[in-house]
Amino acid sequence: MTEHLLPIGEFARMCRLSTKQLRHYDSLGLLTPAEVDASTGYRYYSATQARRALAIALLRKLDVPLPEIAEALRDERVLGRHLGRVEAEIEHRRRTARALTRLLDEGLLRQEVSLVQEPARRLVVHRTVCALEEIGSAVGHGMRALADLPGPRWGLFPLDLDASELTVAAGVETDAPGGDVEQLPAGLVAMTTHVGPYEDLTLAYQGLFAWIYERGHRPLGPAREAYLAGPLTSTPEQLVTRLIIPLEQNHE
Amino acid sequence: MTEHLLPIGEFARMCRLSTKQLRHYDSLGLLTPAEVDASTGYRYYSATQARRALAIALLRKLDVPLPEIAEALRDERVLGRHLGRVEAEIEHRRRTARALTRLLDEGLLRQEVSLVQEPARRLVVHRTVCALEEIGSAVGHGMRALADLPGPRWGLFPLDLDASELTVAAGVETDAPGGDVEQLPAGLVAMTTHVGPYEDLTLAYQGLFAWIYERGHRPLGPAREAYLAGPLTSTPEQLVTRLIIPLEQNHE
DNA sequence: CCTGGTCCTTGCCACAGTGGCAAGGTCAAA
DNA sequence: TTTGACCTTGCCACTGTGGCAAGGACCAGG
Repeated sequence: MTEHLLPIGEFARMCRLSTKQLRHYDSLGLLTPAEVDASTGYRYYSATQARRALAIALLRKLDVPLPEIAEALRDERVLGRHLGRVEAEIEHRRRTARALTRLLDEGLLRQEVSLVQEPARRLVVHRTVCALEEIGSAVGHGMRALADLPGPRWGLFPLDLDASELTVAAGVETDAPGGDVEQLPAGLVAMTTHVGPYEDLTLAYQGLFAWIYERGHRPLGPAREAYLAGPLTSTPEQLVTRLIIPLEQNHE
Repeated sequence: MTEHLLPIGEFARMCRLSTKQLRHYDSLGLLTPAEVDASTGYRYYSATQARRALAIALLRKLDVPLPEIAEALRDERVLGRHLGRVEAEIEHRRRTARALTRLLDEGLLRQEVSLVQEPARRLVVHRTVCALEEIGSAVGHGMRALADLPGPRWGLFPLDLDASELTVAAGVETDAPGGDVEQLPAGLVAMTTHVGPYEDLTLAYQGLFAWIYERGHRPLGPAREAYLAGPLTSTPEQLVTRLIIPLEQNHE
């Protein structure tokens, strides 16, 4: 029995793929036609190739990249990798949607910012080195380590968050003299107050930086956060955080 | 006071954008340097442009396309459109993650399929025209309209789900003779049974089509679903649905 | 003034996957 | 044979960014 062979258009309609896609998959070696007429170049597909084609179509609908589809057709377990990516993307979109909602509500970089002289402060600190995503839990962990000290809570963060390792600090302000404390220098700072979840802090920071740079100021040293209403006393929507960026003094 | 102008590199570091990006935004007219040296072509940015640049950087982080950023800088409300898209994407990824999880669990297109002779059936049907996304609720609505009739529940669906308007039918099988009923013709069908939420039905259908096509059969007429365990009696994970595709008889 | 290092310029290629379009050859039914 | 549907290859386009190249500009030190 001679295999029933189908020209590309018919095979494409069967698998709900476009002829362009089939040709593309052929050129990648992902799905080679059962037969190619040597003189005309016409591609002919066997019906038994429908399974492979439909599997490809399905995986493409799930946004699996073509090279990974090739792997997955050999070993389906590699789809786990893609699943991880998709879940990470969901989280990213979720944050994006949050931020957009807030932007629509509050306007684009419209925080009120004030330029004030900060006094020097003395902090008992707990430092952690972590990656960007772990900042929240790193500070939380530091705060728990300092839980029995009285006084206002602070956080210290590097200005450059692009580094792979960030040194963040949780601190408690103290009046007690001497001892193993960190000095926050006095000086000119830009300051804004953020109400809402920590997730939205990047928006507030971006507005703060816009305010600073557009006036020709230059940020300096670590950013400071004062937790005026922290997670122990408030729901995420009620958190109040003061963001403080020290500025260079030689303002022209 | 002469405006303090910054060369592109310095401005780029300020805004955490690459010089390539700034040049690109310039060429799009999205962010034009305050001054361009006519002889050298050097771009110089004013500090006051930092706000706009940081707004662009922020919106890009939120995956807003550049043309839409241009609009949004004029009227922030257009971000609502993007928010809608992001939420739709979240939903899409969520489905994708579900399907991948199931694939990893059950294997790729591995449903058991059987080729059987179906008897003719007589159905009282309720038809609805709807879009692809509304199929679930359309059938649910049809079933509620037929709620007081006894007998097995069926659904009828066009094979081509790409159309913008789909005619779907909810039906109840009946013994009673005569009346306003739909005849399901007897004949050869391919059949598989799916256990789990309706969301995963597309996977089962894809496997069913793979089985059909790879054996040289051709699907015919509307697909039928028999709801062996429906949402009234079962949790989503326990739903049992039989998928039936009638086949053309002239099988070579 | 020269030199070297850093900065800036323009411009092309690449990515991933698909659609669109064009010029031309093939197939099958009438 | 004609006609119309189908097939071929190939190029451009999309989006936004990075990389690389060749070449000019700027600045500080000698």
